[in-house]
Amino acid sequence: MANAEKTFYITTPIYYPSDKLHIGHAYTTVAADAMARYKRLRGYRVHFLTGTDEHGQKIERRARERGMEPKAFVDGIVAGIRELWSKLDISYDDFIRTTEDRHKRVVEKIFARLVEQGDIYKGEYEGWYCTPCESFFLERQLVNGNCPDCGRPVELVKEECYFLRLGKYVDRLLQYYEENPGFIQPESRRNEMINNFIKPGLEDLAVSRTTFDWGIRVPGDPKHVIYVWIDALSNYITALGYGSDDDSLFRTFWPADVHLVGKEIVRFHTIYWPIMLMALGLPLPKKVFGHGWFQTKEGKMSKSKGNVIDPVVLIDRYGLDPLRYWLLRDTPFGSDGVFTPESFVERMNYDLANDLGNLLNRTVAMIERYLGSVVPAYEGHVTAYDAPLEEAAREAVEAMEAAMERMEFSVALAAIWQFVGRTNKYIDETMPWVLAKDEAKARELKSVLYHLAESLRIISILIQPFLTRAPKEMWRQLGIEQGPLTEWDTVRKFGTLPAGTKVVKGDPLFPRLDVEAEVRYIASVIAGKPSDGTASAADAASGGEAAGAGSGGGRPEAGGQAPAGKLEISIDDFAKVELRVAEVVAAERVKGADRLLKLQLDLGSERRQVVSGIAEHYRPEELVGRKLVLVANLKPAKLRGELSQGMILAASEGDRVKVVEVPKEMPNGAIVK
RNA sequence: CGCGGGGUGGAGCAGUCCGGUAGCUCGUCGGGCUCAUAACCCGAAGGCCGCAGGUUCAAAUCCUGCCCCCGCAACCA
Repeated sequence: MANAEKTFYITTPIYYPSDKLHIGHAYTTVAADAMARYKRLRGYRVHFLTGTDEHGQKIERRARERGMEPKAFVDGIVAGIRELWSKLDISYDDFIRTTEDRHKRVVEKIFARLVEQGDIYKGEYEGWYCTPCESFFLERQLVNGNCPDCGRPVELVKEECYFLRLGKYVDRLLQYYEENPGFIQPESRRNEMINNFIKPGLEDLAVSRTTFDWGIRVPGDPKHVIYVWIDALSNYITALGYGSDDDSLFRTFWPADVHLVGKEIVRFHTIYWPIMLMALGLPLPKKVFGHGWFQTKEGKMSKSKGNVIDPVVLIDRYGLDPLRYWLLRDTPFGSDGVFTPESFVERMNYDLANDLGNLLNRTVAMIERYLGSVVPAYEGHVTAYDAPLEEAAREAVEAMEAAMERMEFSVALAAIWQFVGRTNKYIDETMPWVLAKDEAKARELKSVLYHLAESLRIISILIQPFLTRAPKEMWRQLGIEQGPLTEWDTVRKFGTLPAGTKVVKGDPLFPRLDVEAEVRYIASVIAGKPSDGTASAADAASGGEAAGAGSGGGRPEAGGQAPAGKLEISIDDFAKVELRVAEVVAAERVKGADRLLKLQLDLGSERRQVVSGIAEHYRPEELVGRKLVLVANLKPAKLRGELSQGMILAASEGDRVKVVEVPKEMPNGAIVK
């Protein structure tokens, strides 16, 4: 029976297609891809699922803003996402969109069934509603009892709403945690879930909305739309055909081996999703792995900080492998990481160019020079260094495999690179160039060069989950083809490479970069400045693997005008903003707020109070007397209970913030334009 | 007492669950080699393992208290 086949089902979250994806999305997906590739190499039948979560109010709004239908809007974005995955060599087996029929039909069924069973019930959602903002708020979100967005009064409204009953399953859930210690990874997150969310008591989950339309309607009650959780989480089984006419994939692959998620959604995958599955009488996933986030040195990536890393920029300039390598090598999977241009460029130089690329280069060069490019026969342990090298290979394989089972990608890569280093050392130990001068040493020379080529063959196989381009180039230079000689199991059979193989000298695997120039380049790209395109390293970088791909470095963004970031606006748009000179007459800290200062401003004809988030940069007294620029017609808001009638302009870069000042001779209230 | 993570040679980290030689990468200094992408290899210097107590023959590791940093959340209009 085919059932004896080993299977492996891995998923990424389905991404929300309202914004451009950044390096964080690439991270999750590349990690899942590495795992999927690894399992395939190990002979598993793998199903690797990714996709997009396309419903919801935010998408609906974005689409409307552009005068588009939501579906048309997401179609465009999804096309971009698929393009990104193809650029990253993501080997997904299926891409699910929650707007597809195969998904919607089954979600309806699931919902209906849960209603029928009494796991979902219709109740009333009680909340504070702000009519102008069309938003609900929790009691604690209110500011002085008013809308936190606009400061206007809110009303207590009851809205009809469906709820998923959670209480019934909590004990079973905790029991599952206990019986499956590996279920939540890393382990620290398990305690977080239990202490933060389960112990304080789970409130039933609201699973429908009546305030927007863009979603799957509740069967038989069309004024309700199914709200995110049941819709989105179900993708992991609807994509397998659960509840459809053909559920063979479901029977083959469920339960999932791993749901890979960012740490922010661990909660949904380890509490709500298991409960949904229990209610459906289905087995729970074996593992949910919550990985960390990348930050830059300026802190968390955010559009407002202008420090979002676009993976495409890095791929276009350096090729794909360095990015995949950096993502999985530099940061232990599960921890938060920091992206710095230095670490990216240095990893590429040291690990990829110097250690691996150079090892291939010097090996092929020697075989060409000393043996006329022909790989000799394996004769076992000829020199005293042969056995230790083979032993190192075994250790690397073992360590790498063990690390992969735990999804410790950085550890797996470190293990491989330890062997790369060991092989470089072997060259120094055996000194082939000395052996080559003495005909009596011919046998030793052959053995040494054989060991080098064979080590490289093994390395080329081990790196396949991570690097998608380099292995092929290594095979080309080593003169072997993908097939029996690149099977995983041969990494344990030192001596597999056949005699007579002809090596072919090629370009360096990875170019060595000018660290300073490239760091400057990356920094400028992050800051959103267009590439200056001057650095000659761009050409160097397009050597190696990128040459095959045919895409040069530094591709200009389509259109090429307008410094990346905001959309162009017309003068009329700008005229909507009323800017005025305002003198600070008093300033004090806002109690209980670390970052807020309350400023009393003189606008000539009137007084204003503004709350500004600059307490970490200015002491109250040093602001008094200064003339600042106020956005005077901004919708008032309450911050920490204090009324704020406008906004102060300030320049910021990284941690530095400086308010914009106007020379003293300008009268208070003067227009700024 | 909101939740969580962390403080280990100059930098970034591992080791902490299961006490017993403090390890890795980079940097610095010195040496080797010339096959190779000025790459590679070896050696050295450099650590009161945040602080203070405690347990123990023995503590980076276990216990107690404290200090500091960073995320998240509550306040960046």
